[in-house]
Amino acid sequence: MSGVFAARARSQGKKIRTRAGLMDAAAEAFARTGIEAASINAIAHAADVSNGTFYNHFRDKDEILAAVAFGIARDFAERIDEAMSDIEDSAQRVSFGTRQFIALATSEPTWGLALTRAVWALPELRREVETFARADLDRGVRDGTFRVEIDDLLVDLFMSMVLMAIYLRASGEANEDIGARVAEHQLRLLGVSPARARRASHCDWVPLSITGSSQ
Amino acid sequence: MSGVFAARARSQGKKIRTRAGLMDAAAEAFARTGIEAASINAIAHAADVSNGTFYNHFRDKDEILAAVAFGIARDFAERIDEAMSDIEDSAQRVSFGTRQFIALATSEPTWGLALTRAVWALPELRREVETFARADLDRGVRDGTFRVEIDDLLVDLFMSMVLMAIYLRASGEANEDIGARVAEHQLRLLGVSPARARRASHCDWVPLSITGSSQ
Amino acid sequence: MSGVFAARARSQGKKIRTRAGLMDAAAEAFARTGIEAASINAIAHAADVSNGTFYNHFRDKDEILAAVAFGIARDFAERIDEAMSDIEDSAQRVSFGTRQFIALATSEPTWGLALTRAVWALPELRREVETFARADLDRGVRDGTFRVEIDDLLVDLFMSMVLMAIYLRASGEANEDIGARVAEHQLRLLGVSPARARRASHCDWVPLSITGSSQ
Amino acid sequence: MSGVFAARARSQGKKIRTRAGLMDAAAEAFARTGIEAASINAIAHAADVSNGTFYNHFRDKDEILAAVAFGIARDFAERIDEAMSDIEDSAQRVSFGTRQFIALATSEPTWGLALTRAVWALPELRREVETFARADLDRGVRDGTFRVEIDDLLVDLFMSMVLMAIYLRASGEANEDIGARVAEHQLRLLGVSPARARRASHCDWVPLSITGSSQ
DNA sequence: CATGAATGAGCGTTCATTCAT
DNA sequence: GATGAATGAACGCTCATTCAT
Repeated sequence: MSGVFAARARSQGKKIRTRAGLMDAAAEAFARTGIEAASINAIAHAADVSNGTFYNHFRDKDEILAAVAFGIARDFAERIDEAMSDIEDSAQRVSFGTRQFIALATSEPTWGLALTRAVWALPELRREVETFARADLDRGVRDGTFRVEIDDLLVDLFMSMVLMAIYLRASGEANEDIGARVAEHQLRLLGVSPARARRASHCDWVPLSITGSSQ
Repeated sequence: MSGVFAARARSQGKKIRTRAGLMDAAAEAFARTGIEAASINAIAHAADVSNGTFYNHFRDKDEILAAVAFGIARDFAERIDEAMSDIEDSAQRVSFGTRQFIALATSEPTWGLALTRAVWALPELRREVETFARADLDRGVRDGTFRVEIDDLLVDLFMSMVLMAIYLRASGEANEDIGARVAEHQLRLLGVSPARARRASHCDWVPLSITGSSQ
Repeated sequence: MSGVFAARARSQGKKIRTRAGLMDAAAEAFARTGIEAASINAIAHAADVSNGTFYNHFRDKDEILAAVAFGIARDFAERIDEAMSDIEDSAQRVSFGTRQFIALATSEPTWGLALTRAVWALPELRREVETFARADLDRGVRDGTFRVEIDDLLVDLFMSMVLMAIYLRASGEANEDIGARVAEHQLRLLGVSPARARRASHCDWVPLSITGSSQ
Repeated sequence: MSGVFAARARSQGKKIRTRAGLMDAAAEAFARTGIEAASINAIAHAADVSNGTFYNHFRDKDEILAAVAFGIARDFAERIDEAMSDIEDSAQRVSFGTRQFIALATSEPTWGLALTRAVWALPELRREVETFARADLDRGVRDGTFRVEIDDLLVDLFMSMVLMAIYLRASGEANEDIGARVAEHQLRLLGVSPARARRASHCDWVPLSITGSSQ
């Protein structure tokens, strides 16, 4: 039952471990029942601590939500960033990012779903994640790969496609290749030719593997 | 103060009018506070009936949510369908639909927001709305306007863009022309040339009047 | 267990009876444990209703406190007022009022103690009760019985003596004649000669009898 | 920030200093929020120690309340006693005591308010304070200044007047001269002639300085 | 002694739901 | 069919108290 946060905190002090346990339990609850329906009592219970302990670590649900969501976002961003450090082609970078993001959300559905739920409750989170994606979009425009103007709206639409894909995958409505297909659509939206979009988004790749691997 | 459902039910029997009043109150509550936070007591109170009366018409919140959401979706679909009965060009039909949808959600925020909130709680609702949009997408493929294969995923992505736009508009992050800009992106995604996409999505139009509406 | 409020409400509708039951339970709890320590749960339980019912009648503890305290104060005032309608002498009126007040607080210790506790939490209550007492003080000054200027401070001190007496009586530190003795001290404070003070405050009298008697 | 108890304990061992710090923090909390609302956690935090430390010094809130209240009472008594060591006239002694007591409660509201709040929770405290006042009352009777029998009730009433005055002062309902006015009323209650009561209670005086005090 | 994380009973409050009228 | 008082489980949260460090 110990999740990713707990795994990271295994060698830390007790306070940090308890906190991580709460965050894992919260991520799980947010993913499974949604943010509103996840009660603090249930989170504490799932983390195997008493309800009062929750309040030694977080002021309220908003606070743990932010900690969980930004924690997940940062972790995803770091893992993806690192994995694509040697990719030069902008189209490949963007499609790789999308595919990895969706793959991560799939292989760790708890985190993936929690993230999609949180993104609507925390506008700053959306902007945080978008900032990360935007770097490669801007790069692609500079090197002539993309033929559109990158503005906030475009990035938001870009994001909405990824979120929808995660949702579809998590709800069992889509299968494994959805990442590649979404990436292909995104590239076309960015003005990449259909042929190149297809090529860049369906190339071989290695999905980031399991939990805690980046540590 | 009486909303759209009530207006429609004005000439009907009392039972139907009470039901419509509850639905209007519910739509308003869902839009304003979200689905979870809207209490049945508050809905009944806003509809000027006692809380017990609610249960003479709906088993629980899910039931009224479905009634309200599908009612709104059908209303939107009918109004938009009718308004574009004389548009032949597939690109224009699609962009017109997107723009009208976003405009309706904006000019009638009660219904627009209620719909976007419900769409994540009721997967069937999403499919219902998509079915409606899909007709024009298929038509555009048949007449050669769109150069992509229309599958479930594409329609979902199409939908996700509209939902993101409504969200941005409702949260004050976007201004009036977001509909046209989203439509343009959508057309490009469908394989329409940038020039034509721009033309088709920024042409003159008349936002649907608020006929018999909630205002 | 049914208290005074309930007795008064016996012939009323159910809602009023429930409300009265809660008020009796609250008065009892306030008297026994103090205002802060009296929990809403305990009040509801003592009134033999569920905790939720409390909130159908009162918004919070402050609201029921005010209802109880002003209800008791009005009841005391009315009963005393009526009982001394035929007393003409100002010194006798004042001493009679004090004695009856203390006697009431003693024969109905629940109400008496609740009142003394509430008076510190509700400044308006203190002023309300003092207004009632002040009429006779002013009257005594006008007819020459009292030789002091009646100002707010004097009335507050007058009140503090009664409150202390009720407290002493309720806590078992004083016996029955405390009312007469306090009244005597009060009259001397008002400038009445010791002899007359003694006479006016120790004359025969009939303590107001039992609960609900005024009905 | 360090209060009076801490000042007294400055040269003592660490244990005593910690204890004094807790008492100062408790006095402040009792005064500011009332006894019930002052949480042990908050007291410990204000005293800059961990909550667990509290229990090394006091069993529970009642215990620290008693320690604080009796400590303050003793301090007040000593300071007033000393200040009036050269006053011979009984009327002046009594009025001086009342005025100083009220003035202390006002100039050191932390202690003054804490004391008035504690007096209702700790009957022994009231008797302790009254014992101290009673000496001068008895003396006045012996030397013929007062013409009443001093019994427990009279002393209680005497006390109630002082407490009311402190309450009025602390709640902003009374101004500075309330001490003198209350003293005058008290003297009249004790049988002193109005003229002499006025003279004895309004004479010049020096409010006790805040020696080593909480300021 | 001091620490502070953990505990869990209990608080005030909300709310979906029932049912007698 | 409409009413609305009553219900009680569940919520978020506080706090006195314990105990391993």
